[in-house]
Amino acid sequence: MTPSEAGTTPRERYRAQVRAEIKDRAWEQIATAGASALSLNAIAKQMGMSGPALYRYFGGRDELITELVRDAYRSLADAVRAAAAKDGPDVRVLAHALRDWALEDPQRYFLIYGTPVPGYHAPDDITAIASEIMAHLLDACAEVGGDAPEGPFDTHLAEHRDWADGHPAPPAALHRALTFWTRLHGVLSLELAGHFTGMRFDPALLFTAELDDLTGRPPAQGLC
Amino acid sequence: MTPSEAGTTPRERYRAQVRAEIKDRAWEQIATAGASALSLNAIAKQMGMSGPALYRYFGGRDELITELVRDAYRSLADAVRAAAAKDGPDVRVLAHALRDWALEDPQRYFLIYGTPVPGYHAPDDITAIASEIMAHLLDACAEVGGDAPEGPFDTHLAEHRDWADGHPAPPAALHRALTFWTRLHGVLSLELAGHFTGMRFDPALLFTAELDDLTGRPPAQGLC
DNA sequence: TAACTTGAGTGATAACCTCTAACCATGACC
DNA sequence: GGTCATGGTTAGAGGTTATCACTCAAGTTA
Repeated sequence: MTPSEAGTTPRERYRAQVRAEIKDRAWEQIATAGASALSLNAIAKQMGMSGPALYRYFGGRDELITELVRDAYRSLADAVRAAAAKDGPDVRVLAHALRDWALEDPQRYFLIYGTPVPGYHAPDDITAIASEIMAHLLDACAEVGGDAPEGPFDTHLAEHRDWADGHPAPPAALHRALTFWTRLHGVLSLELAGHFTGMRFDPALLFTAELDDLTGRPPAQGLC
Repeated sequence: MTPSEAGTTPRERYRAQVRAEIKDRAWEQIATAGASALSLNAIAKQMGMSGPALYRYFGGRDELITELVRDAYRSLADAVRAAAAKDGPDVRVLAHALRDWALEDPQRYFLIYGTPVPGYHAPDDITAIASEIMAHLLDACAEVGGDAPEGPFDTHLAEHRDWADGHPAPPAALHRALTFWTRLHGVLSLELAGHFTGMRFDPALLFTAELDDLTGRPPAQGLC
Protein backbone atom coordinates (compact mmCIF):
# COMPACT_ATOMS: atom_id res chain seq x y z
CA MET A 1 0.00 0.00 0.00
CA THR A 2 2.91 2.33 0.45
CA PRO A 3 3.21 4.11 -2.84
CA SER A 4 6.98 4.26 -2.45
CA GLU A 5 8.36 5.03 -5.89
CA ALA A 6 5.87 6.37 -8.37
CA GLY A 7 5.95 5.09 -11.91
CA THR A 8 6.66 1.52 -10.87
CA THR A 9 4.01 -1.08 -11.34
CA PRO A 10 3.41 -3.50 -8.44
CA ARG A 11 4.80 -6.25 -10.65
CA GLU A 12 8.08 -4.45 -11.02
CA ARG A 13 8.22 -3.77 -7.31
CA TYR A 14 7.59 -7.41 -6.52
CA ARG A 15 10.23 -8.47 -9.00
CA ALA A 16 12.77 -6.09 -7.53
CA GLN A 17 11.97 -7.31 -4.05
CA VAL A 18 12.44 -10.96 -4.96
CA ARG A 19 15.69 -10.16 -6.72
CA ALA A 20 16.88 -8.34 -3.62
CA GLU A 21 15.97 -11.27 -1.39
CA ILE A 22 17.82 -13.68 -3.66
CA LYS A 23 20.89 -11.50 -3.46
CA ASP A 24 20.58 -11.24 0.31
CA ARG A 25 20.55 -15.02 0.68
CA ALA A 26 23.44 -15.27 -1.74
CA TRP A 27 25.45 -12.84 0.38
CA GLU A 28 24.73 -14.88 3.48
CA GLN A 29 25.92 -18.04 1.76
CA ILE A 30 29.04 -16.32 0.46
CA ALA A 31 29.89 -14.85 3.83
CA THR A 32 29.67 -18.21 5.57
CA ALA A 33 30.94 -20.68 2.96
CA GLY A 34 32.67 -18.63 0.28
CA ALA A 35 31.66 -17.80 -3.24
CA SER A 36 32.47 -21.22 -4.66
CA ALA A 37 29.85 -22.80 -2.41
CA LEU A 38 27.02 -20.61 -3.67
CA SER A 39 24.05 -22.78 -4.61
CA LEU A 40 21.00 -21.52 -6.48
CA ASN A 41 19.12 -24.58 -5.38
CA ALA A 42 19.78 -23.90 -1.71
CA ILE A 43 18.71 -20.28 -2.10
CA ALA A 44 15.47 -21.32 -3.76
CA LYS A 45 14.79 -23.88 -1.07
CA GLN A 46 15.43 -21.28 1.62
CA MET A 47 12.93 -18.96 -0.03
CA GLY A 48 10.31 -21.65 -0.16
CA MET A 49 10.29 -22.04 -3.89
CA SER A 50 11.81 -24.77 -5.88
CA GLY A 51 14.82 -24.68 -8.12
CA PRO A 52 14.29 -23.28 -11.58
CA ALA A 53 12.15 -20.40 -10.37
CA LEU A 54 15.30 -18.37 -9.82
CA TYR A 55 16.04 -18.45 -13.51
CA ARG A 56 13.18 -16.02 -13.99
CA TYR A 57 15.27 -13.48 -12.07
CA PHE A 58 18.85 -14.29 -13.04
CA GLY A 59 20.20 -15.85 -16.18
CA GLY A 60 22.17 -18.31 -14.12
CA ARG A 61 24.81 -18.69 -11.48
CA ASP A 62 27.39 -16.64 -13.33
CA GLU A 63 25.02 -13.76 -13.88
CA LEU A 64 24.09 -13.72 -10.20
CA ILE A 65 27.74 -13.70 -9.16
CA THR A 66 28.49 -10.92 -11.61
CA GLU A 67 25.67 -8.93 -10.05
CA LEU A 68 27.10 -9.53 -6.60
CA VAL A 69 30.52 -8.41 -7.77
CA ARG A 70 28.94 -5.28 -9.17
CA ASP A 71 27.18 -4.62 -5.86
CA ALA A 72 30.42 -5.19 -3.98
CA TYR A 73 32.25 -2.66 -6.13
CA ARG A 74 29.40 -0.21 -5.70
CA SER A 75 29.45 -0.72 -1.95
CA LEU A 76 33.18 -0.08 -1.80
CA ALA A 77 32.84 2.97 -4.02
CA ASP A 78 30.09 4.29 -1.74
CA ALA A 79 32.20 3.75 1.35
CA VAL A 80 35.20 5.48 -0.19
CA ARG A 81 33.12 8.37 -1.51
CA ALA A 82 31.37 8.82 1.83
CA ALA A 83 34.65 8.83 3.71
CA ALA A 84 36.18 11.33 1.33
CA ALA A 85 33.09 13.55 1.56
CA LYS A 86 33.03 13.42 5.34
CA ASP A 87 36.71 13.80 6.27
CA GLY A 88 38.21 15.13 3.10
CA PRO A 89 40.24 13.37 0.43
CA ASP A 90 42.91 12.22 2.81
CA VAL A 91 44.91 9.08 2.23
CA ARG A 92 44.58 7.97 5.84
CA VAL A 93 40.80 8.22 5.96
CA LEU A 94 40.61 6.35 2.67
CA ALA A 95 42.80 3.61 4.10
CA HIS A 96 40.69 3.19 7.19
CA ALA A 97 37.52 3.29 5.13
CA LEU A 98 38.93 0.48 3.01
CA ARG A 99 39.96 -1.56 6.02
CA ASP A 100 36.64 -1.13 7.79
CA TRP A 101 34.79 -2.08 4.65
CA ALA A 102 36.96 -5.15 4.17
CA LEU A 103 36.64 -6.36 7.75
CA GLU A 104 32.90 -5.91 7.55
CA ASP A 105 32.65 -8.84 5.15
CA PRO A 106 35.93 -10.49 4.15
CA GLN A 107 34.38 -12.68 1.50
CA ARG A 108 32.96 -9.60 -0.16
CA TYR A 109 36.48 -8.22 -0.32
CA PHE A 110 37.75 -11.44 -1.83
CA LEU A 111 34.93 -11.39 -4.34
CA ILE A 112 36.62 -8.31 -5.77
CA TYR A 113 40.29 -8.77 -5.02
CA GLY A 114 40.56 -12.52 -4.51
CA THR A 115 41.52 -15.40 -6.72
CA PRO A 116 40.28 -14.73 -10.25
CA VAL A 117 38.47 -17.34 -12.30
CA PRO A 118 40.66 -17.80 -15.40
CA GLY A 119 38.09 -17.34 -18.13
CA TYR A 120 36.14 -14.47 -16.62
CA HIS A 121 36.37 -10.89 -17.77
CA ALA A 122 34.53 -8.15 -15.91
CA PRO A 123 31.98 -6.13 -17.90
CA ASP A 124 32.69 -2.50 -18.65
CA ASP A 125 30.38 -0.94 -16.08
CA ILE A 126 32.24 -2.76 -13.32
CA THR A 127 35.61 -1.43 -14.45
CA ALA A 128 33.95 1.99 -14.56
CA ILE A 129 33.11 1.74 -10.85
CA ALA A 130 36.65 0.54 -10.17
CA SER A 131 38.08 3.58 -11.91
CA GLU A 132 35.80 5.82 -9.84
CA ILE A 133 37.38 4.35 -6.73
CA MET A 134 40.77 4.93 -8.26
CA ALA A 135 39.81 8.54 -8.96
CA HIS A 136 39.08 9.13 -5.28
CA LEU A 137 42.43 7.58 -4.43
CA LEU A 138 44.18 9.80 -6.95
CA ASP A 139 42.52 12.85 -5.44
CA ALA A 140 43.89 11.92 -2.05
CA CYS A 141 47.35 11.22 -3.42
CA ALA A 142 47.47 14.46 -5.35
CA GLU A 143 46.76 16.34 -2.12
CA VAL A 144 50.05 15.41 -0.52
CA GLY A 145 52.42 17.16 -2.85
CA GLY A 146 55.81 16.99 -1.24
CA ASP A 147 59.00 15.69 -2.66
CA ALA A 148 59.00 13.65 -5.84
CA PRO A 149 61.95 11.20 -5.86
CA GLU A 150 61.34 10.59 -9.60
CA GLY A 151 62.48 6.99 -9.93
CA PRO A 152 62.52 4.97 -13.14
CA PHE A 153 58.98 3.81 -12.55
CA ASP A 154 57.78 7.40 -12.32
CA THR A 155 59.21 8.20 -15.74
CA HIS A 156 57.55 5.05 -17.00
CA LEU A 157 54.25 6.17 -15.49
CA ALA A 158 54.56 9.56 -17.14
CA GLU A 159 54.03 7.79 -20.45
CA HIS A 160 51.58 5.17 -19.23
CA ARG A 161 48.94 7.14 -17.43
CA ASP A 162 45.88 6.23 -19.48
CA TRP A 163 44.37 4.46 -16.49
CA ALA A 164 44.34 7.74 -14.57
CA ASP A 165 41.62 8.76 -17.06
CA GLY A 166 42.67 12.34 -17.44
CA HIS A 167 43.32 12.96 -13.77
CA PRO A 168 45.78 15.87 -13.48
CA ALA A 169 47.97 14.23 -10.86
CA PRO A 170 51.74 14.19 -11.41
CA PRO A 171 53.45 10.83 -12.02
CA ALA A 172 54.68 10.71 -8.44
CA ALA A 173 51.06 10.87 -7.27
CA LEU A 174 50.13 8.05 -9.63
CA HIS A 175 52.97 6.04 -8.21
CA ARG A 176 51.87 6.85 -4.70
CA ALA A 177 48.32 5.73 -5.50
CA LEU A 178 49.55 2.42 -6.89
CA THR A 179 51.76 1.69 -3.89
CA PHE A 180 48.92 2.73 -1.61
CA TRP A 181 46.72 0.19 -3.34
CA THR A 182 49.20 -2.67 -3.49
CA ARG A 183 50.57 -2.27 0.03
CA LEU A 184 47.24 -1.99 1.77
CA HIS A 185 45.89 -4.86 -0.29
CA GLY A 186 48.95 -6.88 0.64
CA VAL A 187 48.51 -6.61 4.39
CA LEU A 188 44.72 -6.65 4.21
CA SER A 189 44.39 -9.73 2.04
CA LEU A 190 46.91 -11.72 4.06
CA GLU A 191 45.13 -10.72 7.25
CA LEU A 192 41.68 -11.60 5.93
CA ALA A 193 42.97 -14.89 4.54
CA GLY A 194 44.11 -15.82 8.01
CA HIS A 195 47.82 -16.01 7.27
CA PHE A 196 48.56 -14.01 10.40
CA THR A 197 46.45 -16.00 12.82
CA GLY A 198 49.24 -18.38 13.74
CA MET A 199 51.62 -15.55 14.56
CA ARG A 200 50.30 -13.61 17.49
CA PHE A 201 50.92 -9.99 16.53
CA ASP A 202 48.12 -7.51 15.95
CA PRO A 203 47.40 -7.06 12.23
CA ALA A 204 45.89 -3.63 12.88
CA LEU A 205 49.28 -2.41 14.07
CA LEU A 206 50.97 -3.72 10.94
CA PHE A 207 48.33 -1.96 8.88
CA THR A 208 48.86 1.37 10.59
CA ALA A 209 52.61 0.88 10.39
CA GLU A 210 52.32 0.47 6.64
CA LEU A 211 50.04 3.47 6.53
CA ASP A 212 52.51 5.55 8.53
CA ASP A 213 55.23 4.53 6.12
CA LEU A 214 52.98 5.45 3.22
CA THR A 215 52.25 8.91 4.53
CA GLY A 216 55.95 9.54 4.91
CA ARG A 217 56.41 9.39 8.64
CA PRO A 218 58.84 6.70 9.85
CA PRO A 219 60.94 5.62 6.87
CA ALA A 220 62.36 8.99 5.83
CA GLN A 221 62.00 11.45 8.71
CA GLY A 222 60.92 9.01 11.38
CA LEU A 223 61.81 9.23 15.04
CA CYS A 224 64.98 7.22 14.53
CA MET B 1 62.78 -53.65 -14.55
CA THR B 2 64.60 -50.60 -13.36
CA PRO B 3 65.46 -51.31 -9.77
CA SER B 4 65.15 -47.61 -8.87
CA GLU B 5 64.62 -47.42 -5.15
CA ALA B 6 65.43 -50.57 -3.24
CA GLY B 7 63.16 -51.64 -0.42
CA THR B 8 59.99 -50.66 -2.26
CA THR B 9 57.67 -53.35 -3.48
CA PRO B 10 56.39 -53.04 -7.06
CA ARG B 11 52.96 -52.45 -5.62
CA GLU B 12 54.17 -49.38 -3.79
CA ARG B 13 56.01 -48.13 -6.83
CA TYR B 14 52.91 -48.51 -8.96
CA ARG B 15 50.82 -46.75 -6.37
CA ALA B 16 53.24 -43.87 -6.11
CA GLN B 17 53.31 -43.54 -9.87
CA VAL B 18 49.53 -43.42 -10.19
CA ARG B 19 49.31 -40.89 -7.37
CA ALA B 20 51.86 -38.75 -9.17
CA GLU B 21 49.96 -38.96 -12.43
CA ILE B 22 46.73 -37.97 -10.70
CA LYS B 23 48.43 -34.94 -9.22
CA ASP B 24 49.94 -34.01 -12.58
CA ARG B 25 46.54 -34.03 -14.23
CA ALA B 26 45.15 -32.06 -11.32
CA TRP B 27 47.84 -29.44 -11.75
CA GLU B 28 47.03 -29.15 -15.45
CA GLN B 29 43.38 -28.64 -14.68
CA ILE B 30 44.14 -26.08 -11.99
CA ALA B 31 46.52 -24.15 -14.18
CA THR B 32 43.96 -23.83 -16.96
CA ALA B 33 40.65 -23.53 -15.13
CA GLY B 34 41.47 -22.74 -11.53
CA ALA B 35 41.21 -24.82 -8.41
CA SER B 36 37.45 -24.57 -8.14
CA ALA B 37 37.04 -26.32 -11.49
CA LEU B 38 39.03 -29.38 -10.45
CA SER B 39 37.04 -32.53 -11.23
CA LEU B 40 38.00 -35.98 -10.00
CA ASN B 41 35.77 -37.50 -12.63
CA ALA B 42 37.53 -35.70 -15.45
CA ILE B 43 40.92 -36.77 -14.13
CA ALA B 44 39.81 -40.39 -13.94
CA LYS B 45 38.40 -40.23 -17.45
CA GLN B 46 41.64 -38.74 -18.74
CA MET B 47 43.58 -41.58 -17.18
CA GLY B 48 41.32 -44.17 -18.75
CA MET B 49 39.75 -45.36 -15.55
CA SER B 50 36.36 -44.65 -14.26
CA GLY B 51 35.33 -42.55 -11.34
CA PRO B 52 35.63 -44.12 -7.92
CA ALA B 53 39.03 -45.61 -8.68
CA LEU B 54 40.64 -42.37 -7.56
CA TYR B 55 39.31 -42.89 -4.06
CA ARG B 56 41.86 -45.67 -3.67
CA TYR B 57 44.55 -43.01 -3.91
CA PHE B 58 43.01 -39.97 -2.26
CA GLY B 59 40.36 -39.73 0.39
CA GLY B 60 38.43 -37.26 -1.73
CA ARG B 61 38.57 -33.95 -3.46
CA ASP B 62 39.55 -32.04 -0.33
CA GLU B 63 42.38 -34.39 0.48
CA LEU B 64 43.72 -34.11 -3.06
CA ILE B 65 43.61 -30.33 -2.91
CA THR B 66 45.33 -30.34 0.47
CA GLU B 67 48.05 -32.48 -1.07
CA LEU B 68 48.42 -30.02 -3.92
CA VAL B 69 48.64 -27.14 -1.47
CA ARG B 70 51.35 -29.03 0.37
CA ASP B 71 53.26 -29.60 -2.86
CA ALA B 72 52.88 -25.94 -3.74
CA TYR B 73 54.34 -24.88 -0.42
CA ARG B 74 57.16 -27.37 -0.83
CA SER B 75 57.87 -26.09 -4.33
CA LEU B 76 58.02 -22.51 -3.08
CA ALA B 77 60.25 -23.51 -0.20
CA ASP B 78 62.55 -25.32 -2.62
CA ALA B 79 62.72 -22.30 -4.89
CA VAL B 80 63.48 -19.96 -2.02
CA ARG B 81 66.05 -22.30 -0.51
CA ALA B 82 67.77 -22.82 -3.86
CA ALA B 83 67.93 -19.11 -4.52
CA ALA B 84 69.34 -18.42 -1.07
CA ALA B 85 71.90 -21.19 -1.48
CA LYS B 86 72.97 -19.97 -4.89
CA ASP B 87 73.13 -16.21 -4.48
CA GLY B 88 73.18 -15.83 -0.74
CA PRO B 89 70.42 -14.86 1.68
CA ASP B 90 69.74 -11.55 0.00
CA VAL B 91 66.34 -9.93 0.07
CA ARG B 92 66.48 -9.05 -3.62
CA VAL B 93 67.25 -12.57 -4.82
CA LEU B 94 64.48 -13.89 -2.59
CA ALA B 95 62.08 -11.41 -4.08
CA HIS B 96 62.93 -12.36 -7.63
CA ALA B 97 62.79 -16.03 -6.77
CA LEU B 98 59.31 -15.47 -5.41
CA ARG B 99 58.19 -13.53 -8.45
CA ASP B 100 59.59 -16.07 -10.91
CA TRP B 101 57.96 -18.87 -9.01
CA ALA B 102 54.63 -17.06 -8.96
CA LEU B 103 54.68 -16.19 -12.66
CA GLU B 104 55.54 -19.78 -13.50
CA ASP B 105 52.06 -20.89 -12.43
CA PRO B 106 49.77 -18.15 -11.10
CA GLN B 107 47.07 -20.58 -10.01
CA ARG B 108 49.63 -22.39 -7.89
CA TYR B 109 50.38 -19.09 -6.19
CA PHE B 110 46.69 -18.49 -5.58
CA LEU B 111 46.37 -21.99 -4.19
CA ILE B 112 48.57 -20.79 -1.35
CA TYR B 113 47.84 -17.08 -1.04
CA GLY B 114 44.45 -16.79 -2.70
CA THR B 115 40.92 -16.63 -1.40
CA PRO B 116 40.58 -18.91 1.60
CA VAL B 117 37.72 -21.31 2.09
CA PRO B 118 36.10 -20.23 5.39
CA GLY B 119 36.05 -23.52 7.24
CA TYR B 120 39.44 -24.82 6.20
CA HIS B 121 42.46 -24.95 8.50
CA ALA B 122 45.83 -26.02 7.17
CA PRO B 123 47.44 -29.08 8.79
CA ASP B 124 50.51 -28.61 10.90
CA ASP B 125 53.08 -29.90 8.43
CA ILE B 126 51.99 -27.27 5.94
CA THR B 127 52.45 -24.47 8.44
CA ALA B 128 55.84 -26.00 9.18
CA ILE B 129 56.88 -25.57 5.55
CA ALA B 130 55.52 -22.04 5.63
CA SER B 131 57.64 -21.23 8.64
CA GLU B 132 60.69 -22.64 6.87
CA ILE B 133 60.09 -20.14 4.09
CA MET B 134 59.71 -17.46 6.71
CA ALA B 135 63.02 -18.52 8.25
CA HIS B 136 64.82 -17.95 4.95
CA LEU B 137 63.18 -14.55 4.70
CA LEU B 138 64.25 -13.71 8.25
CA ASP B 139 67.83 -14.70 7.42
CA ALA B 140 67.82 -12.29 4.52
CA CYS B 141 66.25 -9.51 6.56
CA ALA B 142 68.72 -9.98 9.41
CA GLU B 143 71.58 -9.51 6.95
CA VAL B 144 70.77 -5.90 6.22
CA GLY B 145 71.36 -4.46 9.64
CA GLY B 146 71.25 -0.70 9.21
CA ASP B 147 69.15 1.84 11.02
CA ALA B 148 66.25 0.70 13.16
CA PRO B 149 63.55 3.39 13.25
CA GLU B 150 61.87 1.57 16.18
CA GLY B 151 58.24 2.45 15.63
CA PRO B 152 55.33 1.35 17.82
CA PHE B 153 54.88 -1.81 15.78
CA ASP B 154 58.51 -2.78 16.42
CA THR B 155 58.01 -2.57 20.17
CA HIS B 156 54.86 -4.64 19.72
CA LEU B 157 56.83 -7.20 17.73
CA ALA B 158 59.47 -7.41 20.45
CA GLU B 159 56.84 -9.05 22.63
CA HIS B 160 55.08 -11.00 19.88
CA ARG B 161 57.86 -12.83 18.13
CA ASP B 162 56.76 -16.42 18.69
CA TRP B 163 56.21 -16.86 14.96
CA ALA B 164 59.92 -16.19 14.36
CA ASP B 165 60.44 -19.55 16.06
CA GLY B 166 63.58 -18.63 17.95
CA HIS B 167 65.22 -16.76 15.12
CA PRO B 168 67.70 -14.28 16.59
CA ALA B 169 66.70 -11.37 14.39
CA PRO B 170 65.98 -8.01 16.03
CA PRO B 171 62.41 -6.68 15.97
CA ALA B 172 63.26 -4.31 13.15
CA ALA B 173 64.25 -7.32 11.03
CA LEU B 174 60.98 -9.06 11.88
CA HIS B 175 59.14 -5.94 10.83
CA ARG B 176 61.16 -5.79 7.64
CA ALA B 177 60.34 -9.40 6.86
CA LEU B 178 56.62 -8.80 7.35
CA THR B 179 56.56 -5.73 5.13
CA PHE B 180 58.62 -7.60 2.57
CA TRP B 181 56.00 -10.30 2.56
CA THR B 182 52.93 -8.08 2.49
CA ARG B 183 54.22 -5.59 -0.07
CA LEU B 184 55.47 -8.14 -2.55
CA HIS B 185 52.30 -10.15 -2.12
CA GLY B 186 50.29 -7.01 -2.69
CA VAL B 187 51.78 -6.14 -6.05
CA LEU B 188 52.18 -9.78 -7.10
CA SER B 189 48.64 -10.88 -6.31
CA LEU B 190 47.07 -7.88 -7.98
CA GLU B 191 49.23 -8.44 -11.03
CA LEU B 192 48.45 -12.16 -11.25
CA ALA B 193 44.76 -11.50 -10.70
CA GLY B 194 44.81 -9.26 -13.76
CA HIS B 195 43.90 -6.03 -12.00
CA PHE B 196 46.67 -4.23 -13.89
CA THR B 197 45.82 -5.45 -17.38
CA GLY B 198 43.49 -2.55 -18.10
CA MET B 199 46.09 0.02 -17.13
CA ARG B 200 49.01 -0.20 -19.49
CA PHE B 201 52.03 0.14 -17.23
CA ASP B 202 54.57 -2.65 -16.72
CA PRO B 203 53.93 -4.57 -13.50
CA ALA B 204 57.56 -5.68 -13.40
CA LEU B 205 58.63 -2.07 -12.96
CA LEU B 206 56.20 -1.57 -10.12
CA PHE B 207 57.56 -4.72 -8.52
CA THR B 208 61.16 -3.56 -8.73
CA ALA B 209 60.13 -0.11 -7.56
CA GLU B 210 58.62 -1.67 -4.45
CA LEU B 211 61.71 -3.78 -4.06
CA ASP B 212 63.96 -0.75 -4.35
CA ASP B 213 61.89 0.98 -1.72
CA LEU B 214 62.15 -2.10 0.49
CA THR B 215 65.93 -2.25 0.25
CA GLY B 216 66.11 1.38 1.21
CA ARG B 217 67.12 2.98 -2.02
CA PRO B 218 64.71 5.62 -3.33
CA PRO B 219 62.55 6.69 -0.37
CA ALA B 220 65.34 7.71 2.01
CA GLN B 221 68.54 8.29 0.07
CA GLY B 222 67.14 8.08 -3.46
CA LEU B 223 68.36 10.04 -6.44
CA CYS B 224 65.95 12.89 -5.73
C1' DT C 1 52.65 -76.03 -6.82
C1' DA C 2 48.41 -74.78 -4.52
C1' DA C 3 45.85 -71.91 -1.50
C1' DC C 4 45.27 -67.60 0.55
C1' DT C 5 45.36 -62.61 1.11
C1' DT C 6 45.61 -58.09 -0.50
C1' DG C 7 44.46 -54.38 -3.30
C1' DA C 8 43.03 -52.16 -7.75
C1' DG C 9 39.29 -51.35 -10.57
C1' DT C 10 34.39 -51.93 -11.79
C1' DG C 11 29.26 -50.80 -12.01
C1' DA C 12 25.31 -49.39 -9.33
C1' DT C 13 23.50 -46.08 -6.47
C1' DA C 14 22.46 -41.90 -3.70
C1' DA C 15 22.51 -37.09 -3.23
C1' DC C 16 23.75 -33.05 -4.75
C1' DC C 17 24.40 -29.31 -8.48
C1' DT C 18 23.11 -26.19 -12.93
C1' DC C 19 20.15 -25.53 -16.46
C1' DT C 20 16.31 -26.55 -20.18
C1' DA C 21 11.72 -27.77 -21.51
C1' DA C 22 7.00 -28.11 -21.06
C1' DC C 23 3.06 -26.96 -18.60
C1' DC C 24 -0.23 -24.40 -15.58
C1' DA C 25 -2.27 -20.58 -12.91
C1' DT C 26 -2.82 -15.90 -11.92
C1' DG C 27 -3.19 -11.09 -12.66
C1' DA C 28 -3.07 -7.05 -15.99
C1' DC C 29 -4.96 -4.94 -19.92
C1' DC C 30 -7.93 -4.16 -23.95
C1' DG D 1 -14.81 -11.70 -21.17
C1' DG D 2 -10.65 -12.76 -23.96
C1' DT D 3 -5.74 -12.41 -24.54
C1' DC D 4 -1.29 -12.63 -22.92
C1' DA D 5 2.85 -11.75 -20.35
C1' DT D 6 4.67 -13.32 -15.95
C1' DG D 7 5.90 -16.35 -12.17
C1' DG D 8 5.55 -20.63 -10.57
C1' DT D 9 5.52 -25.69 -10.96
C1' DT D 10 7.31 -30.70 -12.23
C1' DA D 11 10.20 -33.62 -15.22
C1' DG D 12 14.44 -34.49 -17.02
C1' DA D 13 19.30 -34.21 -19.06
C1' DG D 14 23.89 -34.13 -17.78
C1' DG D 15 27.32 -32.98 -14.50
C1' DT D 16 29.59 -33.62 -9.87
C1' DT D 17 31.30 -36.08 -5.20
C1' DA D 18 31.18 -40.05 -2.69
C1' DT D 19 29.88 -44.94 -0.90
C1' DC D 20 28.95 -49.66 -1.59
C1' DA D 21 29.42 -54.45 -3.05
C1' DC D 22 31.70 -57.03 -6.13
C1' DT D 23 35.34 -59.15 -9.45
C1' DC D 24 39.73 -60.31 -10.61
C1' DA D 25 44.64 -60.29 -10.85
C1' DA D 26 48.86 -60.02 -8.43
C1' DG D 27 51.80 -61.13 -4.58
C1' DT D 28 52.58 -64.04 -0.53
C1' DT D 29 52.71 -67.92 2.03
C1' DA D 30 52.28 -72.89 3.19
